[in-house]
Amino acid sequence: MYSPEPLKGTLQTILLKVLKDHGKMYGYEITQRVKELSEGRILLTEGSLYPMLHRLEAEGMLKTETVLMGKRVRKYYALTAEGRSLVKERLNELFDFIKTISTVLQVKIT
Amino acid sequence: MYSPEPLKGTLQTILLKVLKDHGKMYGYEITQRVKELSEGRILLTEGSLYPMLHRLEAEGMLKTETVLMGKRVRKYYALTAEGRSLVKERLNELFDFIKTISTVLQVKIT
DNA sequence: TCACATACATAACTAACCTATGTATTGATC
DNA sequence: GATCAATACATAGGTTAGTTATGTATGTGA
Repeated sequence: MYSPEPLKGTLQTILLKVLKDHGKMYGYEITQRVKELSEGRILLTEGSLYPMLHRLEAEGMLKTETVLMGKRVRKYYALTAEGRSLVKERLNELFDFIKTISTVLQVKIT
Repeated sequence: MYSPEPLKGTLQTILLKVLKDHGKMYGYEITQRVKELSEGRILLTEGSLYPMLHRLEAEGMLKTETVLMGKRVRKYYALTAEGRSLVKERLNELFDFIKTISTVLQVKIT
């Protein structure tokens, strides 16, 4: 993803949230959706996307389903029950962060 | 500093902004001010604070003045002209980040 | 046929930040 | 007058997130 420092650390939250909103999705589809939602400002790189998906799966937050499209493999990811509660947690954390940082920096949020 | 992931990457912005608002300050004073402003939620550690101050000084964003308080050394940091323009840049970046992430996650900011 | 988009994946590197450690002074409590 | 906490600086070493670079392979439009 692109680099304004604070964006680092939000990757997991972003993935969980788009999966929550759009149901099962495959990796490439996620990159496109995020690009669209952010109007081209957030470009997920494979090097961060796939390791994070694998990690979330290993931790039981995501479940996968592999589908063959012609000869091409597609791996769909969806939230598990645990994953659904993690989304809420991550979103709350991010919301807290935005409130705290806005206070400290006295930035007006419009 | 403490760890809700997104806070990582905001250290430089925080330092620059408190120095902009409060004029010359020394390291320990900064940790206390930030703790106060954040109501105890952001606790800067020396291990991140001092290297960042040194770095900003080396880059010409901060100038220093060492003062002896009795037998104890105090090193005051203040923004240079370059530093002042960097604050604006960093604050704009952070503001953009908050806007972008809010859109993508469809979080309502109050 | 050649380039670009789709689709997965991982190894190696970078950079930020934290933990741990070190030195030393000051002030409060026992 | 000893001991602990707070004040005040600093850096070495480790962790981890994310990037860059690379690899494999299919589908599609010029």
